[in-house]
Amino acid sequence: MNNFTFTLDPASRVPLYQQLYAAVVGEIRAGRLRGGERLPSKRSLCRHLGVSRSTVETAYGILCDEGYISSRERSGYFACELFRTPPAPEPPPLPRRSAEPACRIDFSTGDVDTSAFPYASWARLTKEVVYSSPQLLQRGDRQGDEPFRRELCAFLREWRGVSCMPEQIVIGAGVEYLTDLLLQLLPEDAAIALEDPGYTAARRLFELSRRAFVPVRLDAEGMDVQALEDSGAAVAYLTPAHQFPMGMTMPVGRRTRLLKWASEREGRYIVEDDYDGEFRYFSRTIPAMQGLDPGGRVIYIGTFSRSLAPSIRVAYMVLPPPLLDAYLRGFAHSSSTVSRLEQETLRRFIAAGLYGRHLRRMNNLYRRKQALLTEALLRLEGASVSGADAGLHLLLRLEGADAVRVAERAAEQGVRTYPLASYAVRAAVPQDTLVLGFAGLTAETIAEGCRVLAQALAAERANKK
Amino acid sequence: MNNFTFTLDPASRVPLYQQLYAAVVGEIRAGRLRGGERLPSKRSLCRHLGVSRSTVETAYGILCDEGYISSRERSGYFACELFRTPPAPEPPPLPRRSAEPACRIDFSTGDVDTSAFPYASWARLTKEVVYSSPQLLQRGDRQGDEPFRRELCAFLREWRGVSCMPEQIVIGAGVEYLTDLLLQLLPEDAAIALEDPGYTAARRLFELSRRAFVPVRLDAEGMDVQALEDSGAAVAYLTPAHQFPMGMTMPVGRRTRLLKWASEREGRYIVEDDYDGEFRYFSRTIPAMQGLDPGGRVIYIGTFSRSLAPSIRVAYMVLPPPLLDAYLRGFAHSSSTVSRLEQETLRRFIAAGLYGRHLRRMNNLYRRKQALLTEALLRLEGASVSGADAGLHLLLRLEGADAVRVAERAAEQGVRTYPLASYAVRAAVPQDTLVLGFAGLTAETIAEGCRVLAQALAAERANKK
DNA sequence: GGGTATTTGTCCGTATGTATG
DNA sequence: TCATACATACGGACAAATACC
Repeated sequence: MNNFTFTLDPASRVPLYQQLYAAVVGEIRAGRLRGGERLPSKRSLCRHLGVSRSTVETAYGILCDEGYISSRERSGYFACELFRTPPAPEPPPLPRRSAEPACRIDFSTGDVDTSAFPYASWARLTKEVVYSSPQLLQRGDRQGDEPFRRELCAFLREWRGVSCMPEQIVIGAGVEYLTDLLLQLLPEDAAIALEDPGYTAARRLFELSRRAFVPVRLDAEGMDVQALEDSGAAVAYLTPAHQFPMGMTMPVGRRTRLLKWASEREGRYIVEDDYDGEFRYFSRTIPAMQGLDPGGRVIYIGTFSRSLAPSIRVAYMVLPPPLLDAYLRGFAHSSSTVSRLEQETLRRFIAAGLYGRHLRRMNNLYRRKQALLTEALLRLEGASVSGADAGLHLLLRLEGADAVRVAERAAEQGVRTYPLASYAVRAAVPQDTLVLGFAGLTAETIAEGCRVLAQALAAERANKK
Repeated sequence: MNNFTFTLDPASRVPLYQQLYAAVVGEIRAGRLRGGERLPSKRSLCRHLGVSRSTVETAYGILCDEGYISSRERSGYFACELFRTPPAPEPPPLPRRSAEPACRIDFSTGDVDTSAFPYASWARLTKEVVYSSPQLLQRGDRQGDEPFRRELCAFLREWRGVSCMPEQIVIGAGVEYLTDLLLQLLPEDAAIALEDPGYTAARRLFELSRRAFVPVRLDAEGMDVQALEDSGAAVAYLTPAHQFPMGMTMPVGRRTRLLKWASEREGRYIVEDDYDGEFRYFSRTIPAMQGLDPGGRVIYIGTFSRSLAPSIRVAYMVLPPPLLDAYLRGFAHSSSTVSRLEQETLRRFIAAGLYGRHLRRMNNLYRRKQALLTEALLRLEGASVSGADAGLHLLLRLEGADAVRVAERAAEQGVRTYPLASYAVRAAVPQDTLVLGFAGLTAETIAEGCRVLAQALAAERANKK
């Protein structure tokens, strides 16, 4: 029989039975108490430790429950056999995120201005929603709650010219999540055409999913239809409202040509990523491509993350009937990835007209930022601006300058900019052009950023001569 | 030159320019106005329609923006060429969800009691969080916010014996989402061993992801190690705290043997699905397998959906260093799938001790339900109950009765139960056993459900003789 | 062919009703 | 409540393109 050598500390905050439990576990796991060995009887142990029998009894009970020891009636407690696992060869150091260089001002295309977030309404609505119905705590529809989808459907019709039934909408935690889901609905062998230059994050997503994708070149109106045809792709991923990164809006003629392309063969689809579609500065927002499509070949994808706040992870996808069918057959089980409380909050937010109001407000706010930035940029030597009619970024062309070098010089001063070339895969793009997002900046940081950019440009120009 | 025949309605709520816009779009899309044809000049049209020039100007401007028409300076507006797409062959009727048969009482294993949801604290915290920091609206860490992970880490250590660093935790919108993510981190060709009988939803997930999976038989302690070894699988998906559906808790001896199995070859892993681990009725909760593992071979997965509310979509996963490495390299970009506001709400909820309190409360509540149900069931003829020490379901054995037929008879009376056999793939399981979840039921529905079950059992027994 | 009148797109100032804060 | 800003609608001024003589 094993003789325990440890003692318990009655003054400790930790209950005695837990101390005893931990001690026995330690003995067993250290190998000092082997499988099959008999433990001290409850009586002898409680005498030895100077505690009551029930303390030992509780500890032994837990040890039994967990399988460290087992009792043989009227005979004693015996340790169970454990298997030792060698510790991992070396505790590999946790990989550190690479520290980004200090960056004061970032012309990132992904940032969003949240200063005008409707705190008061949001706080009120979230609170109301918690109390509104106990049903909202229960598991909901994987597609998203029906009332929310109805509201969203009406909103999309009015604001984006999307024509659909609530049944076609799928709600999910972010565009990435929905795109991933969509990939599972599309034919497995369908190659996907991406705009080149195009959205880097989408490309990464397709890479990760081990999907075949083909970069397809653009012309002034958007994706080149002949090149698309030649690529052999079955699915085209497009940003018609405000092409990323070139910034052009696809005219209706090109839209209808692409729709015709899609309708010409079974299994062809167009993914319309309307990431920016709510923002347009010199005319009404342009209706989505989805609304032009009588053939059910367009998947429309949008999100609240850019219009409300990036941390709100709600995106939506409108499936044409054949894909909806595939979805309902294979994926309609399990739960939505979005909290129903959040869905209901958003539903009320839209229904009360607060979302429309917020969008108008953000449109004005961004229009001013865009104007400010454009004005400042046009003072640069040889500069021209394009793609600025809509969306949250624009293109700055610096006639004859090397955009990468200018960006590097600006980065040294803590101002981050993005050469157009970094978004291209195979396409030849102007080497003197930068992509500048302005949503996350203020009047001050825009001004300061442009000053630094001017210096960088001047230095680069001087150096070149 | 085209002569427009439509008129505008100045009394309408819709603005004149929009009426005009819609009319022109209609002309073009209907083909009455062909590509290249000239539109009426602004002046002649405004005279003809009896509106001001700027009205026409606004409409033409929008048509230009969208690419329906283009202007030749001081010469006129001309329609652009559109391509016609044939409408989808037939508007396929939207597939209807099959209506479930009326069900008054459901012994589902997935339900949760939300009657004790901490409405007041939750409402207060969510509201506070909205106002707490503007930073919370911005894009966050894809893994989940660091403060939240720290808090969760401490909680998991204390409550579940999970030993990890906050860096190892990944937050995601539900266990399904995280499992899917995990599959992408595991070696592509690794076959996955599933408990048989086991969790049906997990099986479906692996099927959808086109992963090779092998059902592996259980014995009284859990997954059969020899069978696992023979299966050739590299990854074992386990529910050690309360096996689903059998309900046994895996003793430490088996845990260590499985850990030894995992450590014996490079690339072997154990997925510990701790879906139920918070609930244990006759002793403390049993520490997770993850805490026993010195070798970094266990992925621990848990969720708030069962402990707080199913509609709250927050789950967590603890990655061992090698997988964390893969995650950071490939997936650390983009955003989390969980709203940061919700993460911060949960963080405060845990930090304030409210979550611990809630878990204790739910434990008591479920213990009472379990006792009620067990007591009622044991009054049935030839009944025995097992797997009831923990979790939210138990097994009811009805000596010699056909569980499927009993379930059918009960279903006719609106009481849904789940034959054990429905969870098995290849394993031979008792045909006289039902799986009963009790979390979603009340004292009344438990009583009523058992009454119906008794009738169904009696009827089945009578019929058999 | 060249001059002129007319038509045309473009740009701009303004008025009114309404939504917003 | 009131000031502001915006959407809608109106019409004048201008210069380039076109048609006509």
